[in-house]
Amino acid sequence: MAQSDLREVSGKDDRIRARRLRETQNIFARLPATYAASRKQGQQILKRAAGLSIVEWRTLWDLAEVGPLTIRELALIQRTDHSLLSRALPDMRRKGLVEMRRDEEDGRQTIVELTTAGREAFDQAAPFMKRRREAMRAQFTPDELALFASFLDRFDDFLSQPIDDFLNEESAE
Amino acid sequence: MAQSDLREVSGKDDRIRARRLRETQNIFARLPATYAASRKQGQQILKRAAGLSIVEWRTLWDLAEVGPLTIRELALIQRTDHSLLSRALPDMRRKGLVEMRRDEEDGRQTIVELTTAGREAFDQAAPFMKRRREAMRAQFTPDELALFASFLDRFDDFLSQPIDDFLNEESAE
DNA sequence: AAAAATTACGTGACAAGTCATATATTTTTT
DNA sequence: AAAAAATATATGACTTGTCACGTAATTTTT
Repeated sequence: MAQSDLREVSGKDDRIRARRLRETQNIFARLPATYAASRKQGQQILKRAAGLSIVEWRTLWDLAEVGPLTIRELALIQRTDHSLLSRALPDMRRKGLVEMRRDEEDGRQTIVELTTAGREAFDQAAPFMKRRREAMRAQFTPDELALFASFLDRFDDFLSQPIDDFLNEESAE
Repeated sequence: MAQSDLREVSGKDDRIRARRLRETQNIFARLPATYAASRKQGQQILKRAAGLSIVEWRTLWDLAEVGPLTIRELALIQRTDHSLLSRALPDMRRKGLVEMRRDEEDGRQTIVELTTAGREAFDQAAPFMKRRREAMRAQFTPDELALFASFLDRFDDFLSQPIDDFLNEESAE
C-alpha cells in the first residue's frame, strides 16, 4: 500500500471513530446495541442456569410472584404484545413448566399457572438472575439508579407522545 | 360477579400493579419495552418521511456523513452485526439508494457508496429525524443528557463483562 | 332480547437483532 | 514459496419484538 493511501485511510478511520463517538451521545442510536447486549447476557445466564429463554424466565417469574395470571395480564406486566406469550405458552406447557386452562367465568381468557416443574426451573434460575441484578446495581449508587430509572421514565414519556406533536413544530435552528 | 369474587380480583389487580411498578426500577426488565417503543417511533417517522427502514436510514446517514464505507465499517459504526447489513444492502442497491463495488485493493471487501437517489432519500428523512432528536433533548437539560449517556456507558461496561466474573461471587445477602 | 361494540386470544407476516458456519481473499508464519 | 491464520462477507437458523386481522366470548347499547 502506497504512502498516500495510508494517509487517506487513516483520515477515513478518524472520521469513522469520530462518527462512532458522536453517536455515543445519541440515545436513540445506542439503545439497540445496549438492549441487544442486555438480552444476550440474559440469554447466556438463563441457558446455563436452567435452559430457559427470556420469555420463559419472565413468565415463570411473574407467575411465581403473583400467582396464576391470564395471557393479557402477563403481557401487561411484561409490557409486551400478547402474541409473544400466545406463541410461547403452548411450548412451555409441552415442557411441563405451566398449566393452561380456560377461565370458567370468562370463556375468552386462558389462565396460566405454574407447575411444580415450573417452580423448580424458576428456583434454579432465580439466584443467578439475582446475582446479575446485584452486580449491575453495584455499579451505581442508589441515587444514581433512581435517576437512571427516572431518565428512562422521561424517555418513555417522550416515546408515547404522538409524533405529530413534535414533527410539526419548527426546528430549533 | 359475586361480591367475594370482586374483592379477590381486586387483590390480584393490586398484586399485578405492584409487580409492574417494581419492575419499573429494574433496568433489565424495562429495557425491552423502551427499545421497542423507540424503534417503533423511528419506523413510523421514517416510513412517513421517506419510506425507509431503520437499517436503511442508519446506513444512508453514515454514508452521508463519512463517505464510502465497507460493510465491516458500517457494522462497526452502527454497533451491529455485519449480517444485518449484508442482507439489507442488496435491497438498497435494488432500490437505487447505494452502489456496491468490490474493493480493488482488498478483494474481500465491498465498498458501499451513496447514489444521488440515496442522498435525496437521506435529505428527505434527515429534517424529521433531527426534529425528533431535538424534541427528545428538550425533555432534558444538557447535564442530564450527559449523565444519561454516562449511565448507559456504565451499563454497557457491565454488559461487556464475562458473566463468570459476577456469577461466581457470593450473593450480597 | 337483539344488535353492536369490545375484549381475549391465535396466527400470519414482518423488522431487527443474534450466532454459527462456509467460502474467498489477504496476511502472517514457517 | 507454501502452509497456516486471520479477515470480510454471505447465508441459514433462531429469538424477541411489532402489527393486522380473524374468531369466539362477553359486555354494552338500543
